[in-house]
Amino acid sequence: MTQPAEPKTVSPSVPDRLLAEATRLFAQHGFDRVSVQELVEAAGVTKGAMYHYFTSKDDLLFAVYQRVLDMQMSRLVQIVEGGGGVAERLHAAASDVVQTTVDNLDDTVIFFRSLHMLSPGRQSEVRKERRRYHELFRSLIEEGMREGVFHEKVPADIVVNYFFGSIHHLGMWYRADGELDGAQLGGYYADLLLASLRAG
Amino acid sequence: MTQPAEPKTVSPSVPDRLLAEATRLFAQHGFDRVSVQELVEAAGVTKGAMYHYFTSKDDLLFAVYQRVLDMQMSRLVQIVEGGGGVAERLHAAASDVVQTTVDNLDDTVIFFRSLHMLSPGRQSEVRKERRRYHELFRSLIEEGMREGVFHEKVPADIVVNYFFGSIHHLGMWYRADGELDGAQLGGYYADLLLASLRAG
Amino acid sequence: MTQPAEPKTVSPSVPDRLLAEATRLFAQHGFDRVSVQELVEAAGVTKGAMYHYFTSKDDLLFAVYQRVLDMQMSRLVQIVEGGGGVAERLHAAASDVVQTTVDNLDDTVIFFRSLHMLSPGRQSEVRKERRRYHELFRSLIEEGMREGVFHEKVPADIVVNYFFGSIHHLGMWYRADGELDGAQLGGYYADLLLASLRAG
Amino acid sequence: MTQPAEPKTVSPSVPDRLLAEATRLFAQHGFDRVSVQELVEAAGVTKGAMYHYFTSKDDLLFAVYQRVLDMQMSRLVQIVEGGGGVAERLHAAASDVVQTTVDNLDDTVIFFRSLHMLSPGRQSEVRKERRRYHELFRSLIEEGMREGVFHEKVPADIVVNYFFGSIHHLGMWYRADGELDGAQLGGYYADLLLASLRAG
DNA sequence: AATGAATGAGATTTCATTCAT
DNA sequence: AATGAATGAAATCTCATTCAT
Repeated sequence: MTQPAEPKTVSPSVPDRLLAEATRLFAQHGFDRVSVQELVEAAGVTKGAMYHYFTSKDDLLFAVYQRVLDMQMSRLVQIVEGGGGVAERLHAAASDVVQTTVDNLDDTVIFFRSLHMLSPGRQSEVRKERRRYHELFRSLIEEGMREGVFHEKVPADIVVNYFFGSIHHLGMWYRADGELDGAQLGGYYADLLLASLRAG
Repeated sequence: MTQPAEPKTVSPSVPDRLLAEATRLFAQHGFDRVSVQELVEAAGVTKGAMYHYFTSKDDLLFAVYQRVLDMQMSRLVQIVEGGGGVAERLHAAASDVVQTTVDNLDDTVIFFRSLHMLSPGRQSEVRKERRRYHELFRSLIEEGMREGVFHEKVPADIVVNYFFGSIHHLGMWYRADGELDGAQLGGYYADLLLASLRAG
Repeated sequence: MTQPAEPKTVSPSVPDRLLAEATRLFAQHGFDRVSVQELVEAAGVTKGAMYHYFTSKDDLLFAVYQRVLDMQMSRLVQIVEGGGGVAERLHAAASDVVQTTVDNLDDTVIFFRSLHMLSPGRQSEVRKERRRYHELFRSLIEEGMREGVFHEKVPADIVVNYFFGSIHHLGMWYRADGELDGAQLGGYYADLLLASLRAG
Repeated sequence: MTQPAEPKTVSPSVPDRLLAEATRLFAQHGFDRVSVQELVEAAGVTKGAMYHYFTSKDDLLFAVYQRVLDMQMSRLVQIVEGGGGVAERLHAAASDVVQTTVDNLDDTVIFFRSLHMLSPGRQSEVRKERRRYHELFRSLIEEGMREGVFHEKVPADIVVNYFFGSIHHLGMWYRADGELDGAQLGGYYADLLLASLRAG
């Protein structure tokens, strides 16, 4: 009658199933083109169940954003605070963001394509968190500039936007089944970034 | 009775008004969030008139794409075929695409955010034309690689995707009323691109 | 400059082309499913031209009805007033109506399927003319009854409805490219009618 | 609190109400002339409710067809498999189909007038079922022919089409408030059919 | 005689959400 | 925790007809 406190194997919970299908469908067809009906059918739950866990369709989209933001931020913090020279850490950070982006391409596609579909309040939340992320990345570049490792011909925030544009764009052309794996691509992108910054 | 041969000022034609409002509204709220009703009201025409000129809402979106594609392509062709060293021409091309992008930011926002909302057949058309554009840009980079002006550590097509990601992203942060004008920004972006390619 | 009074060959006139295409399209898709746009395109004329010759779409449908009514009536009159015994003339009339029906199957399909789509006033006109047609046919049967050639177990007007139901139905199953030609079928139908009426 | 196990009267369910009103309105004005708006107002339900139970307007029409097809088929099977001579059973079948047709005149009117408005796939389904029905009827005639009770001057399938044309046509002239009731009319029609088939 | 741009009403369908159970 | 019937507003698109030329 009672359930074991820690079942060894369970099929994913209702909210998890919804989140997974939402990510897949929103990336594939776009937030506005996915109806709640389709979504719950894909997740194998009922509408009522969905509205039990999420207050709205918008809420589901926001949940996807939170998952991405959390993951990216925690990884970047780890790298920035890790050891090594600034060029080395910037290279690692750039390479890592490429790798995690291609590993979670659906999330990225949603991230940039659907931000304007969140409610204004939640858009602000996401932008604020995103800004913190960019600032952390920028601080790394500024550190290199101060140390004279990087030139200062181009303002650091422009470099950051320049680089993250490239990242953002990955969802539009990178295919996991191609000949290029995430690590290689991360290497190339990090090399391009470092090359464009190197002093001299 | 007779019309002046060259009227100095005319109110824009119905399709032109529709195209202008569509561009503005699609960029601002997203294709799916703009209703035909809103659109025709903004353009000051009736729904019937709209459907007289455009077979569907999708058709309007496609018309926006065609306008952007034509403009970008013709400018690039002019630069590529112009005179000067390869580095010089690449710098000019990169700088120009930044400038025209920020001058037509609405179109750019639509371009990348709404491509998946076009009918599949039209998506193909747009992608094909876009590919031709990228290939022309890439041919310039390859020319520089063959001449030894650019290093070959990173494949040319990856460089192209890297750079156009940055362009694509402009719509997400650049504001015309900021302190940075298009020419300056074009200079920065072109410098970053050239720096990341320079041999040695 | 002037046109010859009797040109040897001309492409059909605008109203004729419209009438021909209307008949074909109304039979194929149903009056309500054929738009004026489709119709004028199929006829190779413009909308304005159509409205020059026909006051409305309904008017076109009515023109189709008039053509059918006129043809059927004139043929029946000729047969009824022709010579021969009553059984012979009824057989000829029955056989002929089958033949002309399968020769003009589109018209028949329209006749029975779209009558309720005519304006009420025109419906009355058609029904009145149709009634005259049925009455003429019935008079032939009644003549045979009076002469004792046909039995009177079933009222003549019921026989008429019975028979014309069969005619009406031809459009739902008869195919011109089948193995049965109109004359054969007319023979069968006339035989069935006569058999069901024969006295004794 | 508890519901009676067998409530004596309940207001018909939403889909039942819709089906009843659809039958009435489609017969009266034609499928294409009845808007969903009119329909749901007549049934006293909302549009949303209608689309909850029926996937389209077409679906409603199909539901009408299914009801008619089921009823006709089950009655015919019962008669064909019943006892008695073949002439007797054919007379009973013919008479019964007249009776049930005039008892459900709306359905019949819809049946023949609107078949071409169903989606192609559903038209096929209906035609297939209708063919099965005709074949059963034909098998009775063929049985009589083999036994020598009926002549073979006219092929059995033509007789079937001939007779069902008459049935089909009932909706165009029979009025329930006239002086002729369904049983009488059924008698007449069955007599005419048998007379036209009788050997000798 | 003929054009074709323009109208405006109305068509079917979709959808996020609510709520009694 | 979960159901699924029901809502009602809004969506895109169609269409017969008119009218200035």
